Amino acid sequence: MGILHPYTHSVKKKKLSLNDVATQLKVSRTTISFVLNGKAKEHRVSDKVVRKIQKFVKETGYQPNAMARSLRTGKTHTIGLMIEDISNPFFASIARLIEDKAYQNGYKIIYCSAGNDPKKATELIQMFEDRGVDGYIIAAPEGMEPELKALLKKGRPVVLFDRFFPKVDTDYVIINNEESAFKATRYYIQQGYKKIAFFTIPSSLPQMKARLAGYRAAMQKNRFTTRVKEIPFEFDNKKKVNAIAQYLKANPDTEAILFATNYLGVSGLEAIQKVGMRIPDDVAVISFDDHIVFSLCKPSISAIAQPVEQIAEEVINTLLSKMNNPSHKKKTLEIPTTLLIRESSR
Amino acid sequence: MGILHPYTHSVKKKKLSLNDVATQLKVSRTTISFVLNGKAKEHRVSDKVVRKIQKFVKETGYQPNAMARSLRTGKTHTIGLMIEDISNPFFASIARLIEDKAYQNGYKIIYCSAGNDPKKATELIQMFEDRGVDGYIIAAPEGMEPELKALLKKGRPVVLFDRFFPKVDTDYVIINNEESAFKATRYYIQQGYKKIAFFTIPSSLPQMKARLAGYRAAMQKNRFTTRVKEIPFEFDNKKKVNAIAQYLKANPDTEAILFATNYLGVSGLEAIQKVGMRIPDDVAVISFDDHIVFSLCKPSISAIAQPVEQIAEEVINTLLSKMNNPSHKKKTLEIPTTLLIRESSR
DNA sequence: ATGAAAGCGCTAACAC
DNA sequence: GTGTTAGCGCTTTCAT
Repeated sequence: MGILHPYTHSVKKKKLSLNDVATQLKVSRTTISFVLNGKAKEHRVSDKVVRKIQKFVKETGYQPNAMARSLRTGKTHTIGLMIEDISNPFFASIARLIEDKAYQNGYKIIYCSAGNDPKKATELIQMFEDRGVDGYIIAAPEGMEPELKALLKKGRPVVLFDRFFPKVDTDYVIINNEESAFKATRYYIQQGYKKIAFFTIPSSLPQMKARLAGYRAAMQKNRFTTRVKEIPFEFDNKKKVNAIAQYLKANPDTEAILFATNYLGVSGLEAIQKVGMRIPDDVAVISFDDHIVFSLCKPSISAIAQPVEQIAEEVINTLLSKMNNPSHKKKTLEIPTTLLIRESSR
Repeated sequence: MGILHPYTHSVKKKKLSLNDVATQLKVSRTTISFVLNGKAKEHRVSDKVVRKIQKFVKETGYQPNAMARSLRTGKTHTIGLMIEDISNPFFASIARLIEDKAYQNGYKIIYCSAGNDPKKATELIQMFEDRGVDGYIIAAPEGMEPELKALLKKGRPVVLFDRFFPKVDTDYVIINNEESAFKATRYYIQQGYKKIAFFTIPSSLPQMKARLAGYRAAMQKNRFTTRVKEIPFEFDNKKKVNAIAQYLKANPDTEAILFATNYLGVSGLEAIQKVGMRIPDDVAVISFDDHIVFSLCKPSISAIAQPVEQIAEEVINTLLSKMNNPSHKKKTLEIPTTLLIRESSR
């Protein structure tokens, strides 16, 4: 009597194993392994045998079992990519670029969104560990120092981006946040604006602190009063819109706004619309991170654009070097942004 | 004399293995395995031993090696997710939702963007095979029928979404493309528009053909001349904008446009702006797939919104059932969309 | 030049 | 109830 099986309609063809190949070819597994791993020369395998093996492999489409190989070598050719939210276009583009570049180098990406939740982030790192990823690319939430340090202690190659931690000694790629915020604020001031508000999230993340610091520095240099409004990160879009709208109603004299992230900018646009202010006549707008919305809006919105391609490129190159190059030197990069002046701020 | 080692600054702590635990606890590996896999009862392991093992595991943080386990069981608790482009917000939101849901069920996602390239898609499927994913979620490019069939023949659980193939007999989740396009076109016609253009991509993908068919049906029902313009898929945004602008210049009498995808809609907005037409006075606009741009634009743009959460939910539930439920019945779902009328079409 | 054999860490059928 | 053991498929050292 047969046992019921989930896939009775289609039996799993048993995949060819190294053993099968060896039997059919009457060659030892060792030799095949050498040939397949490009060590034929090194081990002086005869050309005849090499050709025979290659022909067979090509015809049958034999592929070594990646799991067995990983178990043996400890390498998976997989990179763990942890970001805040894949549905944020900034992270999505970076992820896409990193994926492509990694793929070209024979690496696959396992990606995960950690939100702003250090607990989930920790679990994800554990997951990456379980899956034996060869390297880590991380845009970490707050409070991840201990986990990152633990990772480094275990000798894992880690590259941080978007945000770094002063106390975590590893490679990173970030932008010049403070200077970017400073320049945007200074630009406002040069245009004659005085009542410049800064919308941000309550965050101890260094990149957010740097942006705030840049804004503060520019304002204080001109002895202007700073106007900082924090919008809780966990708010959904509607709540963010309301919070921003409320501020604008309470402070109708606001002449210009600098948003610290693209999603705040997007919510901000909705809020400005909601309270009936006009851009740029009633209030000027600049947002961190460019976003397709900003260039298509009427009026178009000025933005501090991050060089996404360059960031992705540097991140993956640094990680590849770190993983494969024994003499890799720690590389910490701070890339400049571009202030794109559009219609919303003139 | 020591050998130079990539990570001399931090020796990899060797992870605890089942053997180590067994030795230290003076219990056999089998027993530990049983306890860890919830088969303690089944094999009548004594409570004393169970507690001892659990305590030890908790204290040391022992985690079974996922690779070894996978090698042995053939299960990886990983799902392969193949989409067109993770930087398209439609796919990005779906990916995020699927990721969350999978994670809650103990599954991880390996995701990959295949573009519109069947060759890359084939390679990615091979990669998924190598990595031994337990299930597949695929929004496949054109010409993937043979690979999908091969996958099914091997008994792999596959769920398609966004697009399906009539000749590929598997579960899928799509939207009612034809009806959605029909309704949008009919809406235009009811508003009194006659010269309604349809912008699409040259594609034999069923969902694109269905959208075109819906538009055609509505037009022909009213004996209106169809105006179909195909924009090559591989064009970058600038080229798309130019192609659309060119059409509009050549056909300035166009009264209304239906865009077959969100990225065409986004490029279209830029093109309309470029040729100096005003929305909705000169030309009305509706686009397939909602996009944050559409709700924030001035004027806001009408859209055929896909129920993203529902799609993601159905996709992952179907796959989980297919993977774990022997009596799973094939499930093919066609979910209705919502026509969001905004300022661009009244 | 080629092959035998020892694991990598785990699961589960089978003994005791 | 608990332990012994045979692999899963591969890489690599060592012997021939």
